[in-house]
Amino acid sequence: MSTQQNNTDKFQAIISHAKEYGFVFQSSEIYDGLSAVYDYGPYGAELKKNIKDYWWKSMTQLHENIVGIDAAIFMHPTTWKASGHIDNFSDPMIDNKDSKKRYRVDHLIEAHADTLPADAAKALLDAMDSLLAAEDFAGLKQLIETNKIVCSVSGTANWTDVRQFNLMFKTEFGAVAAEPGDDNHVYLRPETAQGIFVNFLNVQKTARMKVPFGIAQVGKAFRNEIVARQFIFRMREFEQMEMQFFVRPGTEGEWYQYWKDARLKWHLGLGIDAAKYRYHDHIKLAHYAKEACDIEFEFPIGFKEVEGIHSRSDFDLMQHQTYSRKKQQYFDNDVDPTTGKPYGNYVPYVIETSIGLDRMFLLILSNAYTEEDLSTPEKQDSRVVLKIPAKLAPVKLAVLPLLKKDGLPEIARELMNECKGAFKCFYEEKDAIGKRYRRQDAIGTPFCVTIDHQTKEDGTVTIRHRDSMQQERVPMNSIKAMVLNAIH
RNA sequence: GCGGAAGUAGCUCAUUUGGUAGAGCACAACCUUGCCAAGGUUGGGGUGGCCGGUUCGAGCCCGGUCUUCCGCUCCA
Repeated sequence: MSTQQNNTDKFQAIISHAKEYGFVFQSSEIYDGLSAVYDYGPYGAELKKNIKDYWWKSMTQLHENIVGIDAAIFMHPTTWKASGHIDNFSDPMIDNKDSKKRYRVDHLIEAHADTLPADAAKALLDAMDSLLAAEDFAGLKQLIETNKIVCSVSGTANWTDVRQFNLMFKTEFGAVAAEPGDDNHVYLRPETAQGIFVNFLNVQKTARMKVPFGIAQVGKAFRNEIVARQFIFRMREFEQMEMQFFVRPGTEGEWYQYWKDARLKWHLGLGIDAAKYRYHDHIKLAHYAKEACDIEFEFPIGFKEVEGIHSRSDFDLMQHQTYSRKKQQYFDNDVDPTTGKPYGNYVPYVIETSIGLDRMFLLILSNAYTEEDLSTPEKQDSRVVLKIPAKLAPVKLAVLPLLKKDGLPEIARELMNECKGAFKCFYEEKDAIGKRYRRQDAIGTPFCVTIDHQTKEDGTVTIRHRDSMQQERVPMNSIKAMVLNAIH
């Protein structure tokens, strides 16, 4: 219990730190905020962008057979019919007022039907289906009441009204208000994947891709979560980094395994402790999935999903082929050794890797946040330092003249001008040097350079390392190369 | 959505039973300062989450509302 309390405290401390140092603010804070929506501040925006670039580069630059796209957030409404989002994620819900338990209406009625004789059950389910199709919520509530369906916890039939739960945000398309009855609404996409699937042939043909190949995308997605909480872990507006990898049917098993391994390696490549990661294989699979697992990370609030790897079969492309009536086939010229002929036409299978950018941001922040006790017998001392991997740090180098006189600021400015085109730098000349170091620790700057009088004599400076707090004396003209080497 | 707790300066908090708000840190300017927070002087900053009620008078009492946190519920 006490460790759980400590972890909760640590999570609170991270949230406070994120706000105080310009990483994450609550959205619309001056209007009391908007629930489960957050804004990224100056350092947060840098960190987020660095994570995004690191992922993008690992996908589209280090893999010759992966290309990127940037699809619109608005998509044709039929997209979501094909993907299953409209049918699977707009469920009427009802609450029992006594037990406070919430049910999906269809689940509640189906469970009751299981207890009935076959013909009575069929009559009930038929009635339910027609009411669901008509979106007749009052009728559904009446159906529950006339059948005396009770809550399994409280045993009562004290129900709230039936309410619609919509996963997707709906908005109007076109500047002119709709005529009554017009069906001109569009959705804000609840996942970025469909933008990749509907462009499958565009990309394959124009970039001349051969199976197996992947399409990567980073972008915003929107979901009405039932409860949205835990800081930026679960937000209504969030950003995904997704890659859909198209493979020949029959090879999906080995590619699933390949990406499962490859994605964990990507995480570990940031130097994060492997013990904080684990796989979670799904037993119960989504409607489109053949195999699925999560990569989970041990946040202060426990192990939570950061990334999913899913074997999606040919579900999505087949659905789009059906709904659009346009073939989503690929002609494979490779020779099948068992027949001696090309593999020919097929709809590819898909392996998806999908990581939450905001969750990755929280992962980096959680892993980096460190409170250190630096007390000596003479003096109590402590510091808060963000041990962010150097390549992701918002600011790479702080340039600090020891004194703001004697020409030291001028020399520091020379170093700034040399470096600021290559990576993000920060210049500061006020306050004591120790205080400046600690401020840089708090935002995770890996290197601080101090210019002193000796610099004027021999051109050397001290470079101070964030994690060890060690300093070394090096030529000023070697700084840029040192930092570039560390963040490469 | 339900239950519990909380909301006073940028941050952490005080203001004994209702009498028109205070500290430390932070911030800004100047001085001082030779390498790991807390040197000096001066200064800016709050219609006490918001709305309403009781009262001669409300940060404090009452009601509502918003937001956050914890638990439950839900979840690709």
